[in-house]
Amino acid sequence: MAEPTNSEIAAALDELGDLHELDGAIVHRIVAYRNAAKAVREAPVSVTGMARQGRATELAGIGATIQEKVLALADEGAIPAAVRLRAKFPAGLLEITRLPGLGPKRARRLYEELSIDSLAALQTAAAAQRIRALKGFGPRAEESLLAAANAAIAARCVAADGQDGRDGGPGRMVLGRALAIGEQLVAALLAHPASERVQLAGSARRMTDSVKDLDVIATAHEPLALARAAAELDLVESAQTPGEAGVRLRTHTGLRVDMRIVAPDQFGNLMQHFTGSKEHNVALREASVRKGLHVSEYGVKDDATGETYRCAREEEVYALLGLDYIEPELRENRGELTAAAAHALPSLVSTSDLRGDLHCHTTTSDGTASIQEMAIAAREAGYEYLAITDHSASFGFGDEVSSDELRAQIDRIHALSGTDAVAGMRLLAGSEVNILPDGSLDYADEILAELDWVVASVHSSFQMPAEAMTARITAAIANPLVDVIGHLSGRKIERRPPYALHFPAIVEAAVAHGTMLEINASPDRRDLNELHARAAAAAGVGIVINCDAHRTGGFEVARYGVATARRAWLGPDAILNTRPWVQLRARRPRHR
DNA sequence: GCCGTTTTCGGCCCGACTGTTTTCAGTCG
Repeated sequence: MAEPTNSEIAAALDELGDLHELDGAIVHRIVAYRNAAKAVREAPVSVTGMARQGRATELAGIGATIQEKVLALADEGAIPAAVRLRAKFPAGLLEITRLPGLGPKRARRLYEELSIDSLAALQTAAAAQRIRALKGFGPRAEESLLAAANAAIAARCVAADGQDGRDGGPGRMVLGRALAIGEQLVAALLAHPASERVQLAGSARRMTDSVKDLDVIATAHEPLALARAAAELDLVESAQTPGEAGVRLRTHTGLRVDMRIVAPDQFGNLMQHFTGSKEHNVALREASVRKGLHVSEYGVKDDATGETYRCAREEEVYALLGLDYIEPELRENRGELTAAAAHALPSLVSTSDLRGDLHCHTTTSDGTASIQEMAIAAREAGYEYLAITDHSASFGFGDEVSSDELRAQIDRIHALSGTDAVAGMRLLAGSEVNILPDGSLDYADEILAELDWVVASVHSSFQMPAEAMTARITAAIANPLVDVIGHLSGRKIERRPPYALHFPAIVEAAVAHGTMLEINASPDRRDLNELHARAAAAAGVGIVINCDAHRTGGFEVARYGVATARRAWLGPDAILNTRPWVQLRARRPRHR
């Protein structure tokens, strides 16, 4: 049997947490399993491998007990405790527990007292009004449980039809779309005379891949007037009753917005609280309690003085706790608190550090603009150099570029490079070459050798097993004419999962051959993801951030690639296209 | 079940909301 992957171990630990929750274990034990699952899911190396060396306990949240359970999963195919608990509770019970408003305690009582062990059984019991007779339940609870059960069953039918239920869960919006709405909202509110400060908080501020909703924090000299104005904005579909403390909105795109208005001297506290993440805040508060400080959205209470300190600025919150300011992108409880206490936080890359872009398309393949137009757009976006990397000979969408066409394209690019026609922009003749299923590329080495820049990407046969896909990509990495692998995992956020791949083997090959890995900045991709980018850079792989622009406006997405790099803890040194082209050129694998 | 500037036991974030209850447990973010 193959060794369990990190995501398989994480799923097993999450399940064990769920089962212990049903079994009535104390909440801290359940939280411990959830924390361990997160640690495993985010670990950059094989946790099974670590456990075999007795080193899984080096991961925060994993102790000797869970390490043993990982080994049991690897050696026996199951965790004994999970097998025992699965036999104790019907499978449908977990589904009931996940209904909104119903936790493990009340779900278990429904099971024990009314034998409710499935959504269908819950529907029947609620319809027959048997639930309201239970102590602690009433007609209102019965009503809302019936509605929740109906909704869950309807959602299940929709998912079965393939209309919804994609990975990432229902109702999440890709950050690019959400930020477009959120930034418009913030600008409109800032323009209103009643407002003072207005800022996005929440996961949008942390620049996560996708968001569930938007959090907006404001101060105002007339709070009620601002809340009312928010409810009246064109992009708002419906609003709850505006109040002094804010208003809840729903936009026409279905995105929920929670707008809070706060006193100026608590703006920092509220921003800190609502920026999250939950994991960051929990860890921050636990560490603070040990110093006698209690952090909430209202202030920092000091046990020693009994006083609650309010902070107008977020920086003050962190300073009170003895921490350096932590950039929002780092607030995921991935080591940032320890680093902030030790004054060892990384200095993160920013959009203005990028000097060039190394992946874009023109009308020669599937782009909408000419070489010249793309060059000028890139210059206006602040770049010094741009690689033109149209698709290759077997793209498959009718935009194939034959070897002869590519030669002509190389001449065109070199003729334009550095001229006034492209505002002095340095243009690099490149290609985005397909990695075919057997690992070969769809241009001959002779022509690849003529190119200034070669991106190699997978665009077909996504369903290969992990071993074959890994061999396919490592074969491309081993070709010294390949400079960088484009959008390594092939994922489309909220639409298509990554294909199966052994990431550590990719990193190993990239280190061995000096091949770079791309963070594709398209907000739908952000591929490498932040965890892979962090692990790859730590192993010494050169990272480049590319826009994959298909039109002149396509360079605006650089911020999403930079955000992924920042969430990966990367500074300008780790990102090779922050360097001048002459330095980057010397770093190409063919020069090793 | 994890963990340690209260260190191998005894803790383990904070507050709001809901529905049910006369003071709170459960759930959620």
